[in-house]
Amino acid sequence: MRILIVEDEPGIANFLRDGLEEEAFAVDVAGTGNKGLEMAQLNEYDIILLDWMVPGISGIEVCRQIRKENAVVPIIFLTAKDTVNDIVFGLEAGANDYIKKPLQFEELLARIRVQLRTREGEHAILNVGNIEMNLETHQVFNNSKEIVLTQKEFSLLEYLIRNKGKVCTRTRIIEHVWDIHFDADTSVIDVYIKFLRKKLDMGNDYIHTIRGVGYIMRED
Amino acid sequence: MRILIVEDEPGIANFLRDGLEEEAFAVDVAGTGNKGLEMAQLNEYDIILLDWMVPGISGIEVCRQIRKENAVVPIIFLTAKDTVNDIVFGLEAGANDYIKKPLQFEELLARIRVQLRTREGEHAILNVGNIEMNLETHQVFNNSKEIVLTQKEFSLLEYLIRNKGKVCTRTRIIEHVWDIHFDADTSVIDVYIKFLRKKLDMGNDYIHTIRGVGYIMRED
DNA sequence: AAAATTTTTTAAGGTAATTTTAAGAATTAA
DNA sequence: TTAATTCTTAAAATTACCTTAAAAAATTTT
Repeated sequence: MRILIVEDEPGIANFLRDGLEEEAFAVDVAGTGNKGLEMAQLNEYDIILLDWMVPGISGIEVCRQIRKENAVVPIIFLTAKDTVNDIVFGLEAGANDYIKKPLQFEELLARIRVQLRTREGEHAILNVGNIEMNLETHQVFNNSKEIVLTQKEFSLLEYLIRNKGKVCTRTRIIEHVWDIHFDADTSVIDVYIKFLRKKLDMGNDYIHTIRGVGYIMRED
Repeated sequence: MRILIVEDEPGIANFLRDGLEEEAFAVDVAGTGNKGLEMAQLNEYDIILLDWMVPGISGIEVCRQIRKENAVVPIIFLTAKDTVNDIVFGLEAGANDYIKKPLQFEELLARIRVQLRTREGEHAILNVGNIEMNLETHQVFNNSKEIVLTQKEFSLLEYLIRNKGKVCTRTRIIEHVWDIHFDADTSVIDVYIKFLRKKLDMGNDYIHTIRGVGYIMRED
């Protein structure tokens, strides 16, 4: 899952990035409103965290602009203010939720999960066939037998399962899992698909190759 | 262990916080019913202390709401009232226990231990493999041989054992054990993991490292 | 109040695991 | 058959963790 953080304070931004990367998100950080808006327009994020008091264009304005062009991406705003008025104002500008500073990471994570859930109707447990992923405990099971995956393997598997039944193009995979947004002359995806197929002992049963396009995860 | 105190009188709240922190709990305080409800909904607490007479939403209402969404978290209510009716009323609203003001800290602590015990079907003694923690006496044994741990070591071990079988991310550890909620550019977790591994002479048998994520405690 | 002790935190170099690169082999489609 | 694409493997590069020692902070003793 790909997330954009618009936040100028490096302390908070780094805290969020580290924590979210541990939770297997692909994280981008923008330090100004303008930069954040630009990144939101150019990339497809699964969720956006937006500080209300960033330099450059105000958070509210960034939110309005994003919402004008993208009706679905969930936006959570971070605010030091907490008067009812400010919150209403923020929600009216198109935000889906808000969280007050100082931030409690688990609270934020709970709110993020709520947004992703309502949008996608899923639980903290994803599965295909006999493969089960628990996003909270970071565990993967194949026929109830635990499989230890590295961070990148986990992240790739999550992306494929979340999109099961749909083709995942190489470009989308490299963007959502590796967070690379330019021409990537790399075979890293092939290698990781190989890792997953091997570790999960699934041959080509789950991850099917679509030549010239990418991969697709199928139940059967 | 993470605890939420919903209490408006600063004197009592501080008294409780200090005492519970000495017992190695990570403590959050909410001064109003609304705030308390919100925090309870967004965070995972191991136990909640709820004053019956807080400003904002009443304690009873807070309790009902929390219980509606979370069937397991133990709730102990603090009350100046002590008629049978009030107590019944409170327990019917979903509380697990009550304690009368003025508070005796030892009594409160005992009731907290009872709740944590009954909730998890365990004694005041936690264990993994041959390692045993006695929460009341603050002692740790490895194969019946006592191991002396410092406060932080004890607290970290407790968190890991209570979450055994689940991955504890670095961010979660730093929040639950150190109560730090911002970017922590620190290697203090690594060092304490090392301390525990050394003192408990367990090599990597119990505490497994999950690179890029955190640690997990396993029985075998 | 100062000194001694213990606990906690910081910092830095070494080490091991993960991630990426790269190149030849195998497969597929035209 | 040829050209393009993917698979497979191994090695290089990078990153995160481990380990150690010492500094800083907190606590206890003198």
